[in-house]
Amino acid sequence: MPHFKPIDEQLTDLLRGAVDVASLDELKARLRQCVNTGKPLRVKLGVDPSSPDLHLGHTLQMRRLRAFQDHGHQAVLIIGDYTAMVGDPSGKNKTRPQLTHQAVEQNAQTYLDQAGKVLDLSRLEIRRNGEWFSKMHFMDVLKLCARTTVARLLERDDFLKRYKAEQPISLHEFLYPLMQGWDSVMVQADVELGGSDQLFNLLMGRKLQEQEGMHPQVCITGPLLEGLDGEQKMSKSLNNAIAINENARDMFGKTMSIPDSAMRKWFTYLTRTTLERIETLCDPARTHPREAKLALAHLITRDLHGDEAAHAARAAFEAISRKKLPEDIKSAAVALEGESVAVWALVKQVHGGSGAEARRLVSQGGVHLIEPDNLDERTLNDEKAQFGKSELDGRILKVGKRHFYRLKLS
RNA sequence: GGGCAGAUACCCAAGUGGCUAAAGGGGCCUGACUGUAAAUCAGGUGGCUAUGCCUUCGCAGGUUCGAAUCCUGCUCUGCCCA
Repeated sequence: MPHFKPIDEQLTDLLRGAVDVASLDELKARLRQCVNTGKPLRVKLGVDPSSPDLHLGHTLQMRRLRAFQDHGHQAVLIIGDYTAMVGDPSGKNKTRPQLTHQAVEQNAQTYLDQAGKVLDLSRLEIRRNGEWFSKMHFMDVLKLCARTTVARLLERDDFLKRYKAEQPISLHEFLYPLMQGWDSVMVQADVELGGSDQLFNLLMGRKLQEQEGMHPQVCITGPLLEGLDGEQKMSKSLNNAIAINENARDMFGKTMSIPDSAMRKWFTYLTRTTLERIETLCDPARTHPREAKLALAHLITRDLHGDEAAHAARAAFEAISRKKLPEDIKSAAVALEGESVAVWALVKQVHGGSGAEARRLVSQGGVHLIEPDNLDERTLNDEKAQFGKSELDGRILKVGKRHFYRLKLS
């Protein structure tokens, strides 16, 4: 029989950073029951595999799910393959391409790889909601639709906003909360986790479960993580995200770029540092902000890439900010057009992008050639200047502040 | 089914016959500065075999010496009426 820790001890971990619990009393009652009966809670978290990458924002709820796992509860991860395959046209005027089954499966697989960095896969129940949705008949769908009203769906803030702004709302988006709620019925969730923007969907699960004569799930919403700008929520489309798959160096560097004001939240949501310690770290009188942020970047990178990679990332970061060379510079093969190559063509070849982009970089003084032995650096600002093998081979091309290439002439 | 409004570059948004590769803002890139890839300031931001050429203003045609701008048809979106 599993052994559960005292309720208060569990709650500290389970509710860290939580925004809202519906309701706390119910959660306590359920946990009490666990302690008494030895039966773990079924805790559900759903993700839609609509793009191949998860980012740190997604890990907030996953971390909470992990906390439940660590306290002996049963985590249930729902892969929303069916929803993703239907295609979510929530963008304003662009219809998202409908994902093929194959694409969804591929995404789902990458999600599991990524989720494994936060969750304990060996104790995770993984379900795809196509399991039940693919078997529903139209009549079942109608019955499901009859469970709620348009007025009620329109209560939702984001729907109402879009409606008032004369933005399109597709019918299936209306169905979305019902689908998510139905997942809860199908997996018999005791608890569902989600971002605070998901509250409505989570509550729908409660309602449907009640209608099915089940004990309604407890809903725990977590905060939305701000992105690198420290203001808007982290999102790939806002370009302020750190992907879970991001390499260690970029992960570290990007974390260093968040505004100081965002540090406290990042510490709270993305690390296990105790709250007292966070106070010390985030008080500029007691800790230099740079040191605190280095610690934060290290913890985040370590969680996802391991200790060694995190140290290397830090070294690389400090090298760049001290204008030294990073440790691991990728080699780039260069093909000459005859005896020599023009600077702009070299940049295009090595760094990528269009020719015009390469010319721009050069003319703006963003391209440098570095002598690896003595770190002599010279700026190449004549895009047409020609360079031959002897001048390039083995040297390092620096493009912008943080792209380095070791040139290899053949 | 009918009426009205709209579709402009990564996003928002100006432009209603030539001076428009297309204002402005955001984003992004580069530079200076800095504890940081933050903040601030400055510049840049369709492509190319490059003093010129090609492509882009929902799609397809048409008028014109010349169209994002005018005309026709179509597609999509919002609102209203039935």
